[in-house]
Amino acid sequence: MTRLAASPPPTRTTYRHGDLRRALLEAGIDLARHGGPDAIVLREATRRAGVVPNAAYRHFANRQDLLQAVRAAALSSLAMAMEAELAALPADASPTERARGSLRAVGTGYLRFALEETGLFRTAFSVPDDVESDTDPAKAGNSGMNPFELLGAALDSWVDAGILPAQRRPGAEYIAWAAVHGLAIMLIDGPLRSHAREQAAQIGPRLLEMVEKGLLAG
Amino acid sequence: MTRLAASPPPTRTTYRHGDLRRALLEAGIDLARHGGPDAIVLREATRRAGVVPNAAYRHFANRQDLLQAVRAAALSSLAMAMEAELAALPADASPTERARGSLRAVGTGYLRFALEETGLFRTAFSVPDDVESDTDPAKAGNSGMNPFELLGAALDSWVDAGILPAQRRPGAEYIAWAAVHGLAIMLIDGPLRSHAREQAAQIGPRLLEMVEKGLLAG
DNA sequence: TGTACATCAGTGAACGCGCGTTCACTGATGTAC
DNA sequence: TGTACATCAGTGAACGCGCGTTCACTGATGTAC
Repeated sequence: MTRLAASPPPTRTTYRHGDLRRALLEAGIDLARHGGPDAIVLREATRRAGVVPNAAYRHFANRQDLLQAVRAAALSSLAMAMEAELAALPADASPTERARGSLRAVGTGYLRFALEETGLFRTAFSVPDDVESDTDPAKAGNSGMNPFELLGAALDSWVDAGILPAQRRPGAEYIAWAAVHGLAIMLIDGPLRSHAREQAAQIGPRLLEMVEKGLLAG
Repeated sequence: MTRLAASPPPTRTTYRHGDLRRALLEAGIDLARHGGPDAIVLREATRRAGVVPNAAYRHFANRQDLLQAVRAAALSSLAMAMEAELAALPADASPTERARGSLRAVGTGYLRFALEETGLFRTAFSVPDDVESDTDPAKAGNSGMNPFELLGAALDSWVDAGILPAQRRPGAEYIAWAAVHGLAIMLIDGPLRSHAREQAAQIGPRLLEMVEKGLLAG
């Protein structure tokens, strides 16, 4: 009785599974969602897919390979969370308002994703890698941009709107990212975790305000 | 040949070890220093102490117990890194300058510790717990304050110096902590890790400047 | 339209790994008388 | 000062765990002729 009641008993009439790669990936995503990167266990993924453990090796080189695929999906989801906030911005805004709103939207989406999809959030950042130079579409949202690129685009719009001097643009993403990422960690692992939602509502905007001011001020 | 050449061959003439608890703790700290929390392996600690694996259970309830002890030591070291920066502040400064300097010192010490003692830094934050209400002296520096309390004291001095309105004081530590913690993560795990030292030198002050401005601005 | 065969997805059985932890023990120490 | 005994630090041997991964296999599919 190790299998959770939640996972449906795998029944299959055909010898071939049909779409095992996708089934394993989705099992992996589900595991990560509930337990973070360490919960991505090859054998459990195959169990959920109703297949023998080593069958996974037809579709993934090894566990690490599956983890990377799940991670890509997590980054893509994060990008979509950001895009959802961006889409909710008022259409009839001045370029300046739009620029400021887009940065806030990116930050808000990031925090929201960290709170609502903590396991996937952890998975996305479980392994160091260079998101900046990574053009893998599996890590992108609907816009074709990955989370880092969405942040970059928001900051570019600040320069275009004339509210961020071009010479202060380089490195700005790391400042903004660091602040928001740090808060995300505080909220899910740190001292704010016990009342994360309320705290996020209070402190999130205050931190984003700080970032805006910090960028604006010469 | 699993033992590393670095660890000295354990020789002992007496049946009793003499100070096994300390030896295990120090082995644990050393393991954490080089490999983070996951590197704290009970059996390896006993090997380094020249003792049979289960001997550890005379001094620690279980692995988790050893980990917590190492973690306390890591927090204490972090506090001391902050205190070292605080001690280096010029003595002949105005209260305002002192206040601003102390917050910067706390942040600088934090970042320096993350870069120089990455394994211990990771260990310190590997487990969620409430540093705020934790008065365990094992987690404090020479001042008797733990890292969180040192940050709080710096912010209190802002209020005392009249540069931070008292009503903006609550929650300020989370803003400041989040920003600096996020940068620390960027530097050791994130996109800045490949040139962490130079990046820290460039971006660290800029981020601390942002925090100061964010707190100051009404 | 039917048959031969290459392809490859999934199977069955088994490994080794190294750990944390438990049990019953033995050896040294220090205290009471 | 010497002896008996309680205390407890360290020993020896063993478990089970559940995983990732490898090997040689079998069953189904689809393509060439």
